[in-house]
Amino acid sequence: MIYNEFKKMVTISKEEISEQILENHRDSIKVKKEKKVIENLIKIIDATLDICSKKSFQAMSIRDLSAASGLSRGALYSYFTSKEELLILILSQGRQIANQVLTEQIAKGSDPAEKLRLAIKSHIYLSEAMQTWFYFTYIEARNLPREEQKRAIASELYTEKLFIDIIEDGITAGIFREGNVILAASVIKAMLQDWYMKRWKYKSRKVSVDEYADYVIHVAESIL
Amino acid sequence: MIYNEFKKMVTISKEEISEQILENHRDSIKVKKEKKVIENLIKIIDATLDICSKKSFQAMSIRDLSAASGLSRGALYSYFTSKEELLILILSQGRQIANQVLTEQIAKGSDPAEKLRLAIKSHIYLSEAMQTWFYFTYIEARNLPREEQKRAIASELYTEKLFIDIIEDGITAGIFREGNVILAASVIKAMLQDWYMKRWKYKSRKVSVDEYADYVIHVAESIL
DNA sequence: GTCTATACATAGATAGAC
DNA sequence: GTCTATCTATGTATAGAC
Repeated sequence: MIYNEFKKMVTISKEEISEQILENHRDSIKVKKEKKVIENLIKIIDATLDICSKKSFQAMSIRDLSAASGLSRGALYSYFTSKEELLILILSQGRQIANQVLTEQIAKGSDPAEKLRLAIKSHIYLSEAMQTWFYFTYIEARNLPREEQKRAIASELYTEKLFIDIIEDGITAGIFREGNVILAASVIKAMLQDWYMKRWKYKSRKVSVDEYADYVIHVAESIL
Repeated sequence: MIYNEFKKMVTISKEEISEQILENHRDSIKVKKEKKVIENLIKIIDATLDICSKKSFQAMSIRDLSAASGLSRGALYSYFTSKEELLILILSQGRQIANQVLTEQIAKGSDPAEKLRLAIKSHIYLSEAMQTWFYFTYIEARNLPREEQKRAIASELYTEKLFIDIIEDGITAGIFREGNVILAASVIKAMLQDWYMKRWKYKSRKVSVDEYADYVIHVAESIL
């Protein structure tokens, strides 16, 4: 699996899922021409993620977003009813893409050892392709309304569960050593998160995506 | 080393360092009675960290802080000249305590293997004793003014350097295997951070500080 | 569909009384 | 030292013109 292939796949999913999102938010979006909506939604989401890689969502004003997206403040409110709804829109879209791609990839593996490698590699590739979104989600998680916060936590635990299941299967199959499965999955997840949260560090140290992924796989295999 | 001893030590450092901080910010603090200042500064800092475990520093209003600390808005401005200065005050105080305690602890180890264990254990204990502060620093790092952001990064890299040095010494001494030292230190750091960033998760899964610390040591020793 | 103008709310900071 | 009252800036959201 090569990173470029992976990135293409993510881009395709993005388009598909944009339409689903549009359906779910039909009430709030006042603009009727579908093409226009998707075009502008992408502008808006990209601009938001871009701004929020530098400051928090809270600190981003609608004025900021207007300037960065090229739409007027008034026009922006044709695409969402409140700033908070924009936040929810972004989160749910990203979550859907991420879960879909990740699950697809893992299914390609035939045994636990291969599934583990695939899960690690595709998670890191995914967070590379959608870095701003992953960063955004991690940082903004606690600023969400209750309901949305629960979804974020559920999503976090779901990803971790993918790893727990793989590890348990591996132990049953006699491929992995016995040990604390939950802690093993937790530390693997911690390593995965470090890639998108500390990208500035790895960039300055010239660590590539592949190098990092291989190292995490190496660590995981050492403890399992 | 027991966690309770450790916690006591941190509390003592807190008092000592409060005085240093007071010196550094003498100009901004209008209140003259030293005792009063320390008393209220602690109230203010604790209240801030408490509020900011639920929302961002930005989202915390001076009105919120006034309510939580028991001081009026006007009185608060006798202890700092701007909200941003309060932020800097908290960060620099915490950083000093953390660096001091950590360095002290590591120095107690006699060989690289022991130093590594001590470094891991004391970092996790430290982040347990000062959890709100560690969380706060991680989350707020990017919302800082340039100068302060540089200090945060320097501090992050300093901690990592502690690990890099220990690992390198260990390799030279033939205790640890050859390998990518920077990546090894990075993933250890990632695991340490997970403890204070995902405390809700470990709490709900009933993972204790000691159990987690032992596991991280286990992982580190597996790869080294 | 998008813009400009503006209403309305909230937050940071200060002045001056106590 | 601390409080109350208040100024000013900034930000969200809407109305109505184009």
